[in-house]
Amino acid sequence: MSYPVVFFDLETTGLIEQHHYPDIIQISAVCGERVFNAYTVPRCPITRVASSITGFTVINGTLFCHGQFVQTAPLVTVLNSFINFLYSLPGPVYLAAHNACGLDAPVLIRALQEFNLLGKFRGVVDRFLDTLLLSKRLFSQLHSHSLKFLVSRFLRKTYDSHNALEDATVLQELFYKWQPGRKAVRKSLI
DNA sequence: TGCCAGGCCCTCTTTAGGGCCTT
Repeated sequence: MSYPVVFFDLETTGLIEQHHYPDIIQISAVCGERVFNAYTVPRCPITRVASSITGFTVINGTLFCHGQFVQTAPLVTVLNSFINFLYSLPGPVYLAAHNACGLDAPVLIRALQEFNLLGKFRGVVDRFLDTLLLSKRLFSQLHSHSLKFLVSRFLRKTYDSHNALEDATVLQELFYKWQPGRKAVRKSLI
C-alpha cells in the first residue's frame, strides 16, 4: 500500500439534500491500534430517521445517545483534533469510509471549508478511499455491499451498530480481511 | 398530513431508468 489507510465514519443529522448539508454529530477514526472519537452538538435538527438510526437526540443544547449524556466539544475543536490525530500518524494517509463519496467525504470537506481547515487537512490526507466502490470492484457477484451485509459475510458477526467508532473499526477489520491489491485500491480512490 | 436526496453502477444503455448505499 502506498500510504497508511485511516478508516473513519461520521454520524450526521441526516443525508445530503439539494439545498442542505447535514451537520456532523460524531467523527471516529481508526488506524491500526490508534483511535480517534469525538462528538459535537449539531447546529441543525436531527431528522427523525437519522435519530432513529443513530440514537442521537439533542435536548436543551445537550447531546444524548440512546438517552445517555454524551460529552461534546465545539465542531471547530473536533475538526482540529481530528486533523492533529491524522498528523500524528506516519502520513500522508488515505482516508477510507464506506460510501465516502456519497456522504462522509463531502460532509467533512464542507465542514473543514467552513473553518478554513481544508488546507491543513490536505497537508496530511492524500485522497479519500471509498470502500463501497472497492467492495463492488472486488466482489461484483455479491447481491449487497452494505456494511452490515459485508460484516456478516466476511467477519461472521451480527452487526447493527450505527456508532461511528464501531463502524470505522469493523471497516478496518474488513479491509484487513480483504487485503485488496494496489490496483483495486487505486481505482477506489476519489 | 405526508412527503422528502444525490451519486454511482448496471443494463433489457448512451435520446434512460432503476436499484443500491449512506444518515
